[in-house]
Amino acid sequence: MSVTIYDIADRAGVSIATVSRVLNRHPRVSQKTRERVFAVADELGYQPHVSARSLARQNTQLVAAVVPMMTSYFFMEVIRGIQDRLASSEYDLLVYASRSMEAVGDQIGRAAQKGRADGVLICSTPITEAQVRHLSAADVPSVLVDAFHVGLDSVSVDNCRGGYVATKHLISQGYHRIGLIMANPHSVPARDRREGYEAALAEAGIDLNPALIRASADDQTMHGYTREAGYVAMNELLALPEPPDAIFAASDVQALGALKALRQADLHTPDDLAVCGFDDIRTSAYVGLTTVRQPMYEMGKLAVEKLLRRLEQPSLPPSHTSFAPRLIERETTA
Amino acid sequence: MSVTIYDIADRAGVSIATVSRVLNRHPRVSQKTRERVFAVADELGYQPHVSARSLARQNTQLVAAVVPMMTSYFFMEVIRGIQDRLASSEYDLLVYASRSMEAVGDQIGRAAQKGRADGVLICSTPITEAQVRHLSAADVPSVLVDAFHVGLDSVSVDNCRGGYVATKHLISQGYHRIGLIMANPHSVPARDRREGYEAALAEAGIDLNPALIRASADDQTMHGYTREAGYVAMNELLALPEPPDAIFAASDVQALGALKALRQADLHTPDDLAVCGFDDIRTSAYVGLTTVRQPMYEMGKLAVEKLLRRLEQPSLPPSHTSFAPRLIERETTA
DNA sequence: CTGAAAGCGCTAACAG
DNA sequence: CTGTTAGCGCTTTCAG
Repeated sequence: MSVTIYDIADRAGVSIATVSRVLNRHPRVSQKTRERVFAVADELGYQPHVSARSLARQNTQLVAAVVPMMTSYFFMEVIRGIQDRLASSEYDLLVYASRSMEAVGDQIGRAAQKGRADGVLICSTPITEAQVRHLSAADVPSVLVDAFHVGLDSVSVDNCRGGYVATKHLISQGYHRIGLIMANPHSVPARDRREGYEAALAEAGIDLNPALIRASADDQTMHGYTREAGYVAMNELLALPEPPDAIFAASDVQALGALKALRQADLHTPDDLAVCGFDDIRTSAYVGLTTVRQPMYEMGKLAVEKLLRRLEQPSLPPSHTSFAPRLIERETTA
Repeated sequence: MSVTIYDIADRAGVSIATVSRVLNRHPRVSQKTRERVFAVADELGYQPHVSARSLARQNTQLVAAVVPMMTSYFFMEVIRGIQDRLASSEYDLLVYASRSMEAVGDQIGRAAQKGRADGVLICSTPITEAQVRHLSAADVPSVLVDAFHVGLDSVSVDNCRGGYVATKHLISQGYHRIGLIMANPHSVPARDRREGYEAALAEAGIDLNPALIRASADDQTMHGYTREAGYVAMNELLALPEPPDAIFAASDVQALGALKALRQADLHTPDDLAVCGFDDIRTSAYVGLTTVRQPMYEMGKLAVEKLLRRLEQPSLPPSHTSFAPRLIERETTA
């Protein structure tokens, strides 16, 4: 069919072993044969066959990333970080994105199949014990992003602290009736952010008012991190006999939805009501939304870093990194 | 090391050929042995080794997508379409994203390496003849997205028509001094949009005024499709002795930048100046930007469709699909 | 420094 | 219906 090392060997009058050595920059080859082999190789337009090499070497030069949907800015940025770090390595990237949070399990299975990838990055998925067992059985190194498990490397952001910082900021600006637009309570990050919110309130001696907390409708695909969910929640809050004077939303997209509701009600930020989001997506800067930034790009980058390290030293104990979120003050809370 | 078909064969008292047949659902196997093999297989937790299978079958079940940077909404959507269509096939996705438009060539090379992927999707890259030869030499089917070459399958949007529609809309709303915020002239889509712009002007009997056309600074990475470029261009246009009364921007991000410049100049759309973009990214709906929508998701989907078809019938003549862009009227041109 | 030969794990004739 | 056997293309001992 197409040109193989046999063809090169023939043509160069050496054995395939020698060709292989030359191609792999093995030191113990005479300058002379090395040159001839290389010459013949690119005269013939030789390309190594990746699968064959994988089989013989017992490694694919592939890293798989599993994310629930490509749709969101968060995952985009994480993947960008992954991609950038991978670019300066010898690995290529396999992306497993599902349509729903539920299909993620299957994707992990595929990504971790034997001979598929050398390592797996798993993003924003509360991983089950069964899956962890599966991963270690398949013996494929993996690191968690935006999730946690004692037995695996992980990188995430301190969501609890993020919720705390956001809420505390609102309090320090003089707001007292601070509403919370939650995401789906199944989302661990969302729960953590809520915890921070409650902690800040408690610290300031403000009683928790359950009426001011709105959990997003239980949608299966985005875990409530949608503009619509934020819009609906804000309207509910506005309909209260005593509406909040400020809002902490579990994500920027939800905050954007809330902002829309406010605009329609002809209410203005920050005078009528302050709003603080979470993430710092691109549109946030554009509309001047105060928010808590999580370093998504860096998280992706570090995840790869950890994976690469583990590929080198498989027996390293698992390490967990948590980034500190940063408050970005803009007009909606000025 | 880990369990192979040999282990299953041993344990089930059959040959590896039979195991292989069972696993591949070959019809001519007795019900009985089939069951035993399956039983043993999952008792042992067997997983086929992907590389081995690839080598033997001479196919990878992988499709590679090459895009210049993950950063933009356009590519995100295209990839989402690709991903969704692939989900209902037996293929997994390899993503090659570069940091710059320039590195794309290398990525194509990697993606098209022998034994790497069964097919390649190439996005938004003016492919060179050398690359086309390389692809056909490597004998890997490929389809172009948002680009064109006679010899390859392709799917794109009718950019010229898009520019025409946008400009004509502006004219029909009564605007006469219509400025154009171009992207990098190296970008073929940008040039086509400009062509449409000129055609609409000509048709309406409006003289082309070069002073009203601003090409984006020659940045290497985004081809001028940036908010900053739009911002700068708008300010230049505003500084003209006779500024335009409407703007057609080659992309929504640029239009967003232009909008920012207008806001700072305390000018309002559409009264002081109308703005029309191109793409229909998410933020556009949010800020009420009139724009020309291109069906990115569908383009990705169709590209996969074509690739899959060609994988079945390699000798099919190349086909080119061009989607009609759609004008989305919103507040900036009302 | 170089060659022969034995795999890597699976598929696919070809016999039987 | 099932087993034997020869690869797929490359890597890697082990001799020499």
